[in-house]
Amino acid sequence: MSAARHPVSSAQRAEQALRALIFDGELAPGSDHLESELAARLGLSRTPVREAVLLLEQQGLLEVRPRKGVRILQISPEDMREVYDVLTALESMAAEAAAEADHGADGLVRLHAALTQMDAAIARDDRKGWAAADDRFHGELVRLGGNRRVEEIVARMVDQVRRARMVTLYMREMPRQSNADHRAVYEAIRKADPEEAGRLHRRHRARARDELVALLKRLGLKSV
Amino acid sequence: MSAARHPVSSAQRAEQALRALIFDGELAPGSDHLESELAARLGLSRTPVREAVLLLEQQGLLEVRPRKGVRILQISPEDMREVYDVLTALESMAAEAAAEADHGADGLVRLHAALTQMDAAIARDDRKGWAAADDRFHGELVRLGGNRRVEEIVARMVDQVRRARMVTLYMREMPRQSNADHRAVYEAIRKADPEEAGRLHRRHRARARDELVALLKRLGLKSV
DNA sequence: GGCGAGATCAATGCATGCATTAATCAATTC
DNA sequence: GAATTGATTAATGCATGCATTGATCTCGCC
Repeated sequence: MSAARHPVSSAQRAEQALRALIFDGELAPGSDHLESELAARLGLSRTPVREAVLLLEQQGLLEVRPRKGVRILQISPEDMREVYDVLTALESMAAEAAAEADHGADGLVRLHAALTQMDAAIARDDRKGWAAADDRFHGELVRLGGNRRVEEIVARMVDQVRRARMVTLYMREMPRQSNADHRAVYEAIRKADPEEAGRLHRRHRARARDELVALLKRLGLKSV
Repeated sequence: MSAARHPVSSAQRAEQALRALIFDGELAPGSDHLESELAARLGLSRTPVREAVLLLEQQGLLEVRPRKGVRILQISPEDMREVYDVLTALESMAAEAAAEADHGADGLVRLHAALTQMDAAIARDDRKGWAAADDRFHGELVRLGGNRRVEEIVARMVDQVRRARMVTLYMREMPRQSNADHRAVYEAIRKADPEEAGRLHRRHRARARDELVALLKRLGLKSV
C-alpha cells in the first residue's frame, strides 16, 4: 500500500516476516515461541524482533506472556462475530460515503475490476484467486469511503478474517451469492444512492457473518 | 479498566506517562522531542521509552521521524470528522446491540448514573465534570454493546476527541442538547428498542460532529 | 554574495550484556 | 508417598555501547 519510506528498518522487516509466518500458518494459532527463537529464525537480534512483537500484540495477532514466550492468538467464533460486526458497521458507512461522493464510473474502475476478477475466479473454480479479488474489492470500497482511520481499522479486521478463511475457504460452496451482493453494492455506488449502498452492504456482511460463524461452530470452537 | 497484571513494566509506565504528558498538553501538538530527552524526563533509559513511543505511534498520537525526534500529532478538522464518523458507526451499533440484549434497568445503572452526573455537572456549570461523565456514558454504552474490539477502537478514537475537547470545552455553550440526546438514547435502550436506539445515537453523534468541526474550522486549521 | 561540496555532529537503530524473577526440579520433612 | 520449601535455570526487561547515516555547518568556488 505505502511505498518504502526510509531504508526499511530491521524492525519493519521483522514485523512483515512475522506476519507472513502467522498468515502462512507456520506459527500456528495457540503455539508459543520465545523471542530468542524468533530472532534466530529471522537472523536478527532480539531488539527489532521484540519491537515487532509489541506492535503485533497491539494488532491483536499475538500475546506476550512474560515467561512463556509469545503466543499466537486463536480466533473463536465469538471473535469472528465481533470482527464481522466491526466490518459491517465501518464498511457500510464507507459504502454510503462512496455513493455520496458520486465518483463517476471512472473513479470506480478498480472496484469494477475486482468484481470481474471475482467472477472470473469463480468460473475457474479458483478459490484463492477469488479471495484475493474479494480483498481488493473490500479494500477499494473502503478507500473510496475517504476515511483513513476506517481504512486502517478495516485492514486490521481483515487480517483476522484472512486467518479464518485459511480454514474455511475450502469447506464451503463457491461464494456465488457473495458475488451477487458485491455487484449490487457496486451498482448502488455507481448510481450514487447512499442509502441503498449502505443497506445492501450491511445485508451482505451480515449474511457472510452468519454463514461463517455457523460454519466455525459446526467444526470446533477454536480455530485459526 | 484492567487491573495491574504483572509487576507493571517500565515500558508500560512510560506509555502511561507519555499519554498523560500529551493529554495535559505538556507535549504540545506539533512539537518534536528526542527519545533521549523523553527518557531523561521520565528517568528511564531509551529502551522502554522507545517501546512506548512505537506503541503510541500505532495509536495515532505521535509520529517517529527518523532523525528529527518524535512529533506529537496535530488534529485537523478533517481528522475530527474521520474520528467522529468512526464513533458514529461503532457506537450506534453498540447502542443497537445494547437494546437488543435487553438489560433490565438493573444492568443500566451505570449508564443512568452517568446521565444524572452529567445533569448535575451542567447545573453546577462544571465543564470538566460534564466531560468526565460524558466519557463514562459513552464508555458504558460501548461496554453494554458486548464487543471488545469495538470497545478498544472506540477508546482510541475517544483519545483523539479528548485532545480536541481540551481546546473547545470552554469555547461553546454548555451542552444541554447533548444531554437530551443521551437521555433519549438511554430510554430507547431501556425500552429494548434497537432500531430507535441506533437511530437516536447516530443523530446525536452526527450533531456533535457537525458542531465540533464547524467550531474548529471557525478557529484555525490545526488544533490539538 | 550566493550556491554547492565536503566534513563534522549527533540521533537513531540495533546488538549485546546483565539483573530480575518466574518456573522447574530436587531434597527434606511430615 | 505427598507436599512444601529451597535452589537452580533461563527468559524477559532494561541499560548501555556502537555503527550507520541523515542533517547541519563551514569553507571554497563561481
